[in-house]
Amino acid sequence: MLEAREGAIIQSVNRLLAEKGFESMTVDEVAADVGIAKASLYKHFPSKEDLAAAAMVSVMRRAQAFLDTLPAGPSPMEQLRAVVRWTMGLKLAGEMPSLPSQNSRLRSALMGNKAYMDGLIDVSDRLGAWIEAAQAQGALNPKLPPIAVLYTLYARACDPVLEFLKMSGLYRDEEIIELVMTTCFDGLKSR
Amino acid sequence: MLEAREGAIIQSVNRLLAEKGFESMTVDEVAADVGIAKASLYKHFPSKEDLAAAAMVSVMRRAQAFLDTLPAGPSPMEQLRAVVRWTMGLKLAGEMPSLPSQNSRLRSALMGNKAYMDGLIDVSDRLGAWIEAAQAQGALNPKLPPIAVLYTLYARACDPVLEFLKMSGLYRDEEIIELVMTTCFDGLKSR
DNA sequence: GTCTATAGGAGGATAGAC
DNA sequence: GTCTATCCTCCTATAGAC
Repeated sequence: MLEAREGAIIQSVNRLLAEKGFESMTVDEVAADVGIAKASLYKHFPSKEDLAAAAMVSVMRRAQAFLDTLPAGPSPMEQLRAVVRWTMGLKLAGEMPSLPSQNSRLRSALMGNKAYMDGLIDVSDRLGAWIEAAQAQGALNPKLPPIAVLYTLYARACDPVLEFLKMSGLYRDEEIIELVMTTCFDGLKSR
Repeated sequence: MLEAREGAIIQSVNRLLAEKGFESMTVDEVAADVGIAKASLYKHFPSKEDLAAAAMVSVMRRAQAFLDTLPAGPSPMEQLRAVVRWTMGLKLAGEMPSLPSQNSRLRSALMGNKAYMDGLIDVSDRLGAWIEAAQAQGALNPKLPPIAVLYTLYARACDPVLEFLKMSGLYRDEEIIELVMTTCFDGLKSR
């Protein structure tokens, strides 16, 4: 019962964060969207930052669940590609919260959230292992530092190219994903 | 005299926008940074949105000036690469204002600013011509729609990978630029 | 055009009854 | 735990004197 309510809250926060961003999202909006009073919201989450952190924890759990479904096959490169596809699909579906990297209050809340940090480290470790394996196989450019590759993959979750192409109205979501998959893995140059 | 003052204002706005983003930047900060009263600021620019727009116009003019310096040589691909390098250098130097794409008041202010829109169209046209030329030469992947390439280039101006790599403290600015140049043009895959 | 002072309002957070 | 009502801080914008 309490969990269901908090789930509904997180779902609203997730959608509003994806739609308007952290600073433009107001707690009043969240309360209205959930259909409860603002004061009730604050009984569940002590601050706006904690609301955002809860949304990030939720997304991180979904990511972990998705990673679990990927077969531990012989191709780490395919696994990385699958993760990027999934991430961009989430963003295009309006379910990827977008947080400002500058806001320090928010950063503190995230850093202090054990569930979030544990999830982030777990996901990063798993991706990191695949990155190194793919480089060892020669599928991924071995000259790139693994951390640069990791950040480049994470950045697909907040890539403005996705929303710009969507706004243009020229392509379907699947086409947009394939375009950005190409620029991400193959680059802009001809092969 | 008036122009010099407004130049100083724009410079402060530019830096603060790059540092804190639009929502976190306050007009009080701008006034304090310039060293004048807030009311004086509003004599020059009628709103916070207009301040941001003026900063964007300034950056757009710098971009146009940079494009002018590029030799109209036989290699449009080299010209595109030079532009991306320049853009990332500006961002790493903390001189690239970062604006939220969701804020509609701000969008309106930008769309209604003739100087900004003219600059944007001019830059887009020039880049677009180089993109098509590079594709005709076979240097740039001809299967990518030019608009997708254009957005991918523009996105380097707000790429979080740059700041993440900078925060890691592992690389110098020039190294970061070369890494992202590689992922942008060559992709993650081995060649 | 610069200042001091303040209006006006949005939004995060809380008090206190039920 | 939910509500109504309210507090209070911060921030954009303006009034009005010089």
